[in-house]
Formats: sequence, C-alpha cells, structure tokens
Amino acid sequence: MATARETHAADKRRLILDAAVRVFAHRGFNGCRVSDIADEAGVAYGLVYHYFRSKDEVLDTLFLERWNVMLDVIRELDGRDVPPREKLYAITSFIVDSYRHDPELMKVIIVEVTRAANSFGQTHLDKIREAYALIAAIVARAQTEGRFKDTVSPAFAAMAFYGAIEQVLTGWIFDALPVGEDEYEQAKTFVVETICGGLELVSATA
Amino acid sequence: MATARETHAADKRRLILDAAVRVFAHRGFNGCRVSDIADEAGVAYGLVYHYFRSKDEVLDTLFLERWNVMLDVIRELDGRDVPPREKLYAITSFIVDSYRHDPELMKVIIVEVTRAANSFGQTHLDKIREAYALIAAIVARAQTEGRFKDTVSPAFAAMAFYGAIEQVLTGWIFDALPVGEDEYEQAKTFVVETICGGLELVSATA
DNA sequence: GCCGGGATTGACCCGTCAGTCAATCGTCAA
DNA sequence: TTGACGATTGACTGACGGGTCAATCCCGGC
Repeated sequence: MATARETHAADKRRLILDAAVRVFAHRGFNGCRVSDIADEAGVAYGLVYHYFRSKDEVLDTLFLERWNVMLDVIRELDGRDVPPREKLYAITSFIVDSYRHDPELMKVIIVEVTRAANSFGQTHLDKIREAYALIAAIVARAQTEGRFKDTVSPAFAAMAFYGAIEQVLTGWIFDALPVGEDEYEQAKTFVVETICGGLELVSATA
Repeated sequence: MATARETHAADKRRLILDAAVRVFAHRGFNGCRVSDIADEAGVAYGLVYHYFRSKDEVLDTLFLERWNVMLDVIRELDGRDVPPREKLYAITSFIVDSYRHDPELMKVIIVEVTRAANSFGQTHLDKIREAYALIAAIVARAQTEGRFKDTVSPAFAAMAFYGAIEQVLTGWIFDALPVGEDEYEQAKTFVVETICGGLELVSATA
C-alpha cells in the first residue's frame, strides 16, 4: 500500500520528468541547464539529483519509458493474425497518435536521442535496433506468406517504413508540413499506402 | 592568380574543415572541444579562430558546402526531361554516393544538423526545406503528367522519400544495417522501388 | 510529543571550454 | 634587404553549468 508520502514522492519524480520534456523540447538537451528543469518543475535544484543520478539519466528515462511502450505494442501486434498492411498501419497509428498526444515528448525522442545514441553508449541503440528487428520480422513473415514482394530485404524495408514515419513527424516538428487533426489521419493512411504499395505484390493491388 | 601563400592558407582552412568532420563524427559536435579539432588538424588552437568566427561556423560551413551541392544536383535534375522515377533514383544515388565517398561528413550532417532542430536545424531550416520543396515539385509535376497517383500530397511524398533515404544512412551509421558496396547499390534501387511502387499509378506496373 | 529517515532546499565548488590576444613567423613586393 | 602584413601560435580568461553536500523540513510510527 502506497503511503501518502510515497505517492507524493512519485508525483515529484513525474513532475520533474514532465518538466524535462518541456525544457528539452524547447531548448534542446545540450542547450538547457539542470536548473531550468528544476525551475520549470517548481522544485529545488538538488531534488533533480535526488531522483536521477545525472542529467543524462533524465533523458534516458524519458526515452525508455516511451520506447518500451512502443516495443510492447509492436510485439503484441506481431502475434495477431491480421494482414501485414494492418500491422504496419497500427504501428504508424500508434506513433502518430503518440505525437498527437504529446508532441514535445516525441520531439525530444526523435531529435535528442539519435544524437545521444552517439555519446550515451549502446543502451539506446540496442533498444532502437529491437524496434527495427520487430518491424523487419513482420515484413519477413509477410514475404513468406506471399503477401509482400521478396525482392527487398526485410531490414531495408523496416528502415524505409520507419524512416518515412519519422520524417513526417520531423516535418511537423520543424514546420515543414502542416499540422492538424486531418493531417494526422491523412499521414497514417498515406505512409502505409506509400510503403505497402511498393512492398505488396502488384497483383494484390491490380 | 593565387600566390603560394594564398594556396597554403586555403589548404590550412581545408585541413581544419576535414579534421572537424572527423572529430564531429567521432565525438559529436557538443562532445568535442575546439582544441580537439586543432589537434586533429595538427594546427594551433587559435588558427581555428583565424579562419572561422566560432565553433558553430565550422559546422555551418561543412553543412552548407555539401547541402548546396545537393540542391544544385536536384535543381539540375528537375529541369531535365526524364521520367520522375529516374529523377528520384538520381537523387538517391547522389546521397548514397555521398555517404560512400565520405561517411563521416554525412554522419555529421544527418546527426548534428538535419536532426538538430533547436541548435542548427533552426539556422538551416530554410535550406533544408528547400530540398523538400524541390523533391515535392518533382512529385507534383509527375502527378500533373499522370505518372504518379495524385491521391497523396507532394509534400508528404517528399518527406517519405527523403525519410526513407536518411533512415537507411542512419542504419549504416549506427550499424543497424550491413555496410558494403553491394548494399549501397542495392539500397538505391530498393528505396526508389519502394517509394515509386507506391507512388506510381498501378497501371504503370501492372 | 518525539525520534528516525527520507524528501527537499539552494549555495557552493570546481572542472571545462569557447573565445581573446599579444607575440612571433614567413612570405612577398618593392 | 627590408618593411608590411597576413598566417600562426598557445597561454590565458571568464563564464558557465553539472554535480555535491550540509542543513532543514516533514511524515509516520511509537
């Protein structure tokens, strides 16, 4: 049973994480100070270090929290008996909805983590690769079942698929694409249509 | 007429730029010191500031040098009277060959500029958007000519296309995809096949 | 009421670096 | 040969910011 104290502590931790999202999104991981996060959270500087070992660990936590949810979603989808195109649509939908729900968090994950992967070591990289592998597995299965062309390696297909989604988000983040409810839904069908139209057997669409 | 002195000066400037590529690629823009660049170039610390106003300007220069070449290539292609698919293939080919020729430079451009909204993306957003716009124009023309489906907005198509390429490069950069001459050529045809297979009218491939 | 310990505070320490600058070197033109 | 000027050097400075820590607060149990 969580005491009021424990609940309160968890709240403070969350408060800091949420503040960090806003600060990282706005000024960038390297462009902000830990004191910015503390100020944004309305909390003393030192408290950040009570809950996290370092500034890096704050970013780590944000990334892992969200990425693990996505991995779970993809894994769950993988098990289902639905057409591959639907699986890819569901993944796209999840990512786009994640953006719709919390654009700042997605901005941080897309913009800061890739660069962090460079310096932070392999932890993130393995997690990211795991997502690619899961998508590749979906493609590979689709090929075995004769639903997708087998002339492209699943690994490449996974990159193209994920890259298309991520670039659309990047477009929204950097104002290179119009933003809005309609655009979000349109983007989902469009990405899947583009990628699958190229991956599926021609006879399937003809 | 360039004197020996002027040539020498130009060489030193290049020396610093090339060294910066290696250092940025290896430790990241934020993770390295200006002295690292000077050391790598075998040059005194202060000389970097003789040729560049700031650390930022070194990265700016590297990015603009390469990006402008790419914009020129795309513009030149746009004018030619060849099928859209060939145009997209040529763009893909240019980018992949850029990576083949200087993977470290491409890593720096992708990791430190293209994906860095807050720091450098902001400065170069217009340049980056210009590339998207040029690609979108190619798609739009293809739609007008009845070669591509007109059910997807050219802007989205441009993002998906560029995103697929960039993600493949990212895969090479972070060892998520196998690297090699065969893979490079394979990647070109694959990206175009994937994207155009989805963008072209079904009747064109059926 | 009173104690133990986790939560919270924020001033401070200290390493790190971007950028400066005064001095020296090397080249060229007259 | 010489003087001017750009190229080159690297020690130095000043700001900045991550992380520490001793003090304080507050809750929950006894």
